[in-house]
Amino acid sequence: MPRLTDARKELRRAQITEAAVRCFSRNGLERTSIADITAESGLSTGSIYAHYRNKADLVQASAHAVLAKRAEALGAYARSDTPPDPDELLARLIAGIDPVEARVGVQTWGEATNNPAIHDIVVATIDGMRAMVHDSVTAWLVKVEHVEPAEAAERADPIAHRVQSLYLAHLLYTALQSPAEETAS
Amino acid sequence: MPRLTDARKELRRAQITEAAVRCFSRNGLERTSIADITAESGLSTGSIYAHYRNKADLVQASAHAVLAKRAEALGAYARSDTPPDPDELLARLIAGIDPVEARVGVQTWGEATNNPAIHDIVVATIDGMRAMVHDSVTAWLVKVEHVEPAEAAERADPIAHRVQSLYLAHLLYTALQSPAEETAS
DNA sequence: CTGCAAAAAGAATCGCGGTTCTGCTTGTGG
DNA sequence: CCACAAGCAGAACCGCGATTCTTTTTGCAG
Repeated sequence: MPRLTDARKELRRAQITEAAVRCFSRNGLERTSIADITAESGLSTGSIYAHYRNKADLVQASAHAVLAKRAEALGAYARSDTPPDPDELLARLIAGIDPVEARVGVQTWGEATNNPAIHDIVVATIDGMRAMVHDSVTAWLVKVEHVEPAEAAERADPIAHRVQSLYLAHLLYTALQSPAEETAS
Repeated sequence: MPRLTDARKELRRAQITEAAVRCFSRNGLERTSIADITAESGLSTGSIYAHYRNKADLVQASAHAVLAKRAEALGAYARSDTPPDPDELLARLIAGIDPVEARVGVQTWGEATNNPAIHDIVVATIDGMRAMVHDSVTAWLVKVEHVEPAEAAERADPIAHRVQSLYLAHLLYTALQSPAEETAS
């Protein structure tokens, strides 16, 4: 089968989504044309369509990449031996925010309000994140505060909700700062 | 000057933005065509362009309308004689959320990340809202908790921030529920 | 009432941007 | 090394949607 080896193919796909994310960050999901991504990635129209069925597909892949990356970083805390307390957890989450991704993230929220595919990705990511925050808080209650596991899971609920909400709001604040740097010619 | 009386003109403009908001809510800012708004409002292309320079202008006006309405409702609490405590304030804010407006609101966040005009509107609204929440919380500290005014303003800071963040997060959650009802044929 | 400029309707225009198509080029498995 | 399918480049196509133009209607001042 004389086609690209799987690894190389993944690389190309990543190259494209990364360029796409940069474009989306400055121009928005809808206002970036395929031509923009072509220019940013150094590839050509045909090449992009060889890797993604259409623009919607590419947007979806990019959104997934951004959100997954963000959620994954969080997972580490939940599994830590010495879980951070809620304030510390929030501080770390906030410290890990990247402005470019924040902008695209917020854009996906808007898109999720009427694009079913994106909606599912966003909801799944947020739910997953909540679960991980919950785990992290529960672990903290048990390991550091020495609360009974059964009670801890319950008490973690409102705390996790607060941490998640404050984090999301901060993501929004971040996205609204930094006035979308221009394209470097 | 034989043209529409000011009151009537305002009415038309409102009729248009209201139709636009409904369209935006279901189809998104960019995916809504002028034709959609034409259909929803019962007016015609020419009529819309008689009231708004272009689509960007209309989007801006609609965004402003939605956000202003939301912020204004909040003002009442800040001026109340018996200010609600923070939890109660948050509960009332959340209770006042309208799903249609929530969707458009979240869409404006995404838009604000790369549309300067919308960005300014959103930031101004959020800042204004924060100020009002702050006032409301300060009033509560002073009038109900009997804290010294000077100290109250300071202590209100983090509380206001939390209330605002939890509110914004809830707006997002609301926008992500309710799967964007279809157009009634 | 009357006239007239503005407003409304709806057709026509025009460009942009997603997708497709046509050949070259290149990587891969044998 | 070879051969050939897949990749890739870039031109061409095509439709949709914002804006504009033309014509008809309408509200307001006198």
